[in-house]
Amino acid sequence: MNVTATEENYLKAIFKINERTNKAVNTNSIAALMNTSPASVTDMLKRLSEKKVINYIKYKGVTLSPEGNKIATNLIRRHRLWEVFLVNKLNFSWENVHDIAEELEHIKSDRLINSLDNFLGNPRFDPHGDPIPNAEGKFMLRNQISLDQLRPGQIGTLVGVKEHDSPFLTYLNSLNIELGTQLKVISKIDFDHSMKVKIDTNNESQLSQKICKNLLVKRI
Amino acid sequence: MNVTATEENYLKAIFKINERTNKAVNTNSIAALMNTSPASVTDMLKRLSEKKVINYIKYKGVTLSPEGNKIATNLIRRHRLWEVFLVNKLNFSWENVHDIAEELEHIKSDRLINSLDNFLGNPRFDPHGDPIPNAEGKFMLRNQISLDQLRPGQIGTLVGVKEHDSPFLTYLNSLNIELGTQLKVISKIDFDHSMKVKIDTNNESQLSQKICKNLLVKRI
DNA sequence: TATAATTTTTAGGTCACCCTAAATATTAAT
DNA sequence: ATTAATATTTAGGGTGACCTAAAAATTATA
Ligand SMILES: [Mn+2]
Ligand SMILES: [Mn+2]
Ligand SMILES: [Mn+2]
Ligand SMILES: [Mn+2]
Repeated sequence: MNVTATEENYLKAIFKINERTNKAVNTNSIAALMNTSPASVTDMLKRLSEKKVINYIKYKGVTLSPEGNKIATNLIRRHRLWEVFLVNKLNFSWENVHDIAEELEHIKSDRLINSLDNFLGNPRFDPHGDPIPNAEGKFMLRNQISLDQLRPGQIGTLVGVKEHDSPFLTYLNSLNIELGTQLKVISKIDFDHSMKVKIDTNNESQLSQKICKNLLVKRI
Repeated sequence: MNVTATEENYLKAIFKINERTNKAVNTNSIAALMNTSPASVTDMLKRLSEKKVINYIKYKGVTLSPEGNKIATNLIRRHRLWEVFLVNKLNFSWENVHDIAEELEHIKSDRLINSLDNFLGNPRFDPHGDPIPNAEGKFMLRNQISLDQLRPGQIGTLVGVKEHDSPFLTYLNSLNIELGTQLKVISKIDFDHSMKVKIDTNNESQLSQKICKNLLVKRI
């Protein structure tokens, strides 16, 4: 089934919303995520349904068909591999790769993406710690929790971030927090649920609950 | 000036035809090169003229404005750099890179292309021997002649090919001819202007005039 | 359960990019 | 200089992807 770049983006959006909510995806959430109008979404859902890449029942939300799922996971694979390329080979930093990958992901060539994967050493995670699905669309799972779930005294290694927007990542840069950084919870403030955290063996910083919820760590 | 990917392709086509003919480019030649109808070309020329990237006089053909020239040379720069990437880093061979580069070239990020250029070691020629313009759009010139201009006994090093289509390049592969290969003219047949040519220090092959006109060499 | 609020779809329209057929302008040939 | 051939543009139309406003369906609330 031949889909356009725009259609791929819609499928990816549906995949991501479903990943988060685990239920049929509604029109408005797609519109919100894609910065488009609900009417445009309905328009597109009809086309995607026609192409049999989604299961669509009027007013009842939408899920991906097996073919749609394959297209979406493949797109995510390409997106994340290009992000690795940009960071590891072209020395971009993690807050500057998403928008470019958003374009690169649509280049359609299996050969290209498999060569790229190989060239990069078959990475399993992207620069934000997100798993890169293999050619069959399987994601690698990892036991991870958000930093705010740690109790004082506990230590975690940063393995991922939930939010990917530039300002948040730039803020982490300023705190010297990156993937692999060790974070030790010193204390928690009950009032606003912020935490005092020791970053690697260096400085201590006060992190808001919002920040802590967006930092994914592996307990050690 | 913001141009779409399609508009960029038209500008590149105009640039290439003008490069070959050195005069105002006519509608039909653009249509032929782009596999589209003359009516569609006229349609696009109006848009491009509106955007001031071409100088267009009805019925009189078209030339690039300075801004149009900049867009076209920049596109060619991106195209050729991606081809180098595919060949030098991802181990593609020269007959399989053009179509993919045709998509990659439209990714718009100066930072991306400058990092790529740097990553590749600032190559001055692409895998087909075509010069890669610098960031200012300047092409490197090289004194080269087509193989058919050599006389028996003379030797040339292959520095480029005129045609870029897959079958031609695949044929060259089968003859063990690639960039850098030494070609020594053994004899010329007056009847069909074909040539017997020694390829490096190995075998001799009979090459048709059409092939010889497409091989660009530097005399040594 | 009836009404209000929210969500979703339909209606009708725009814009870029393409098409074919017909009309018009330019260039070549007699 | 006409006429014929060729090149180019105009006319009219289609599709994908968007939009706003209005209508209809669903869900929440009183
Ligand atoms: Mn991303
Ligand atoms: Mn995308
Ligand atoms: Mn090429
Ligand atoms: Mn192109």
